[in-house]
Amino acid sequence: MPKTIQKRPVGTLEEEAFVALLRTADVLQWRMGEMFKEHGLSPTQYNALRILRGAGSEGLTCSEIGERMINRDPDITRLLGRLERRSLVRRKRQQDDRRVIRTVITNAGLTLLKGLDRPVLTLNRRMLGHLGEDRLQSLISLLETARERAV
Amino acid sequence: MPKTIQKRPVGTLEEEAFVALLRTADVLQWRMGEMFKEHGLSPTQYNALRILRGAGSEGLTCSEIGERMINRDPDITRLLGRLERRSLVRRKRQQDDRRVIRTVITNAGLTLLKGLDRPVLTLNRRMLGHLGEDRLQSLISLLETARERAV
DNA sequence: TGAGGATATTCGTTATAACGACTATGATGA
DNA sequence: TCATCATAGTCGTTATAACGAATATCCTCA
Repeated sequence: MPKTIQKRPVGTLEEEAFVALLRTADVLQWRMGEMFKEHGLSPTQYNALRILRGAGSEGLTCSEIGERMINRDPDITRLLGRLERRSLVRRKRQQDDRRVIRTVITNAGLTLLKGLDRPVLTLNRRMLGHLGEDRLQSLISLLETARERAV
Repeated sequence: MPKTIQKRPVGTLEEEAFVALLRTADVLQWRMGEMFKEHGLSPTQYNALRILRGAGSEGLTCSEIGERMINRDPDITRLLGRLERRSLVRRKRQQDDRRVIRTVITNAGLTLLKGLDRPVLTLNRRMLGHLGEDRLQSLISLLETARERAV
């Protein structure tokens, strides 16, 4: 008995899984995005800042950031440009290979992220914590398998 | 031992699941989108056309389409406008309630979709079929649970 | 019957994504 | 050493997404 209006009566199991995956990802990301919005960030911007925080004071090149992003964004330049305009990151050209631009998160960026750590944790727990450890592990494992094979 | 560059060493299990979910959804949707592109459609447009095909000759209102979309798109009007310009859908004002616009898929739209049915099936099977029936069921169930609770 | 409010859709505007072409720099090998 | 190719990043342009405000229609009830 379908509970939601979106439930499709026909289709293969693979298709059902595909739709469920996209739909769930959309709902969860949307919730998270609403929270980010209160702090003036988009999910993409948050993601980039977090990646840069993980990189430390060395910073990262555009390509490295692109590789680590959750959703592939082909135009890191302008994404970083927007963050730089708000002084959340700083860019400098690398000396030994002058093609490369390294981007480093600023103190302002770190502060902004710090204020988001707890809300992110709380929201994640609220959205997924109810599954419990075992089911979370199994969900992660299924997703990783699917992703590896899809590439 | 992290196999992928994106693997994060620290973080809660919920967070790991969240990231895995978004990342996997992105990869799968991207693959599907590449295929759609060869046929001149975006994932969103394909989704809308499929919804309209399911609705038959009665068509659907903008709000109904919006409710059924996989990813919430707040501007159905222009999405349908683009499809109408390409003669893939037709719109007409409902007589008894003149606020309502019903959108119906055209024969051209149906033909386009028909040509996509097999590629979609094949790609879904390639991307997710390897999981097998049991694991697909369990993945679907986990995702549905997560989504219901997230709302 | 008509004022006020609800509903369905559209549209103006701004921000972001997507796609290629382009520039600058570095590496390679005849 | 210099033509050639690869690599890193940028930018012009178009299309789409996001956010509100606006318009048109319908409903309700005094």
